[in-house]
Amino acid sequence: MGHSQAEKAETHRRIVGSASRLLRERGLFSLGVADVMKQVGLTVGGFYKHFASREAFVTEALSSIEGEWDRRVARGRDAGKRDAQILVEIIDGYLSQQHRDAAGSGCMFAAVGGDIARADAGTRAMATAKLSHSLDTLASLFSKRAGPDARGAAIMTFSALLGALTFARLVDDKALSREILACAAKNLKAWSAGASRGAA
Amino acid sequence: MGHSQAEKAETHRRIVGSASRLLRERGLFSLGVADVMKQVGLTVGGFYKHFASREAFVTEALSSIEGEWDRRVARGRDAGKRDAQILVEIIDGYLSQQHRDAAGSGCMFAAVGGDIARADAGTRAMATAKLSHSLDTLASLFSKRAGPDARGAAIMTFSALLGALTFARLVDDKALSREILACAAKNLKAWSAGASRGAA
DNA sequence: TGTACATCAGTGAACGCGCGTTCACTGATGTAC
DNA sequence: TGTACATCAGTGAACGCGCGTTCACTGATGTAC
Repeated sequence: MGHSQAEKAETHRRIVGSASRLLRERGLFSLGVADVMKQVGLTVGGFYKHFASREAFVTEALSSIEGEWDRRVARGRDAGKRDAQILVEIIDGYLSQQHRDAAGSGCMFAAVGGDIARADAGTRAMATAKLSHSLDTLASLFSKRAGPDARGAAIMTFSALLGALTFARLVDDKALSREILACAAKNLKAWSAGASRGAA
Repeated sequence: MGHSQAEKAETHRRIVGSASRLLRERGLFSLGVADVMKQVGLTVGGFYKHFASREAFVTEALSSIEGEWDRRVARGRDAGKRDAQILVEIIDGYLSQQHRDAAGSGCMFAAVGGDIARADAGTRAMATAKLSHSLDTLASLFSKRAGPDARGAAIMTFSALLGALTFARLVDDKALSREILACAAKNLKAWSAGASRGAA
């Protein structure tokens, strides 16, 4: 088996990409190093040619996850959509059954938010920065009308999104799960329309 | 060391009580059987005189956790408080720094909600029933005015509570953590006042 | 262009360790007479 | 009331197992001449 810098970098990317899904599916503490390597067709030993430790690997894998809101906002604005409309699409996407059933490719806070609170300092710092950025993005959708309260509106919105998705995922009952997603989406959209009009 | 039915039951209660805290602090998958027994001054071997397996133990320990909302609502009404006022107190209590810093004695959904989604069928079923009950309790606080939308309001409220507390716990930055709690509480109280007036 | 050597990504067995679970044992208690 | 026996909560060592990590090894590639 040969190797070049480019090949190693490509392997590294494959490991991180695959692992970022597995971590979101199984949680931060239930995913083994051997599983990660097997998933990309490699064996355990090679792991430490890429990462100093399992902890460092977890931090890197999570930090490689890009939120999709930035792109969504940029595209929406390019397409001439109003911020309120973009927000509605974000809410509907986040509280969709697809997102609920695909934790591996979804929001990292919903998938492993609880685990991050118990993770090492590096991981928590990285997650804090990512959360701040997500809140800024969300706040920008409120800023035109809600003004100085845009940040509060962003916090409220993301909290409700995360909580509803968490409940929808943990519940054993498909009907209840759908009800949670639908009720939260409906109330959140109504609220955010009010908030962006300055009613809050 | 002697034993009677009463003594065994008392020991059982001590194990379950202590474990319910440890599970909420460390998560469902990072707490060892030996830790649980050590915490109440016993040794590993005795564990299986009380539980058929670790899984069964987790289900029982979580199911022993009583939500505090029922008592809070009952006491509030006895004291002549209005439902809207009781709701405000629930929100402030849930989003307090004390609750954030005491996961072991707080809401099980905030502490291990993500883990429950990955737990065995028995645990998920138990958690689903507990969540339904909590939503009913919360909905009763909206029912006087929001009428048929009381359940939706309860879902929205609990989602925002859970999400905000999850964010406040994972974040690495004390100021941001306080901001999340304060903003979520403020917006949620304003919203629920509107919702219970029928505005939503 | 061709040859000899160094590099190092990836291999797979081995390491110590802690886990969930089992089991022969103990001794204080409850019960039978 | 007193004695002999059965019960069984709790003990602590042992079990197999999978974990994170290490390491001597491999062989295809990059490099020097």
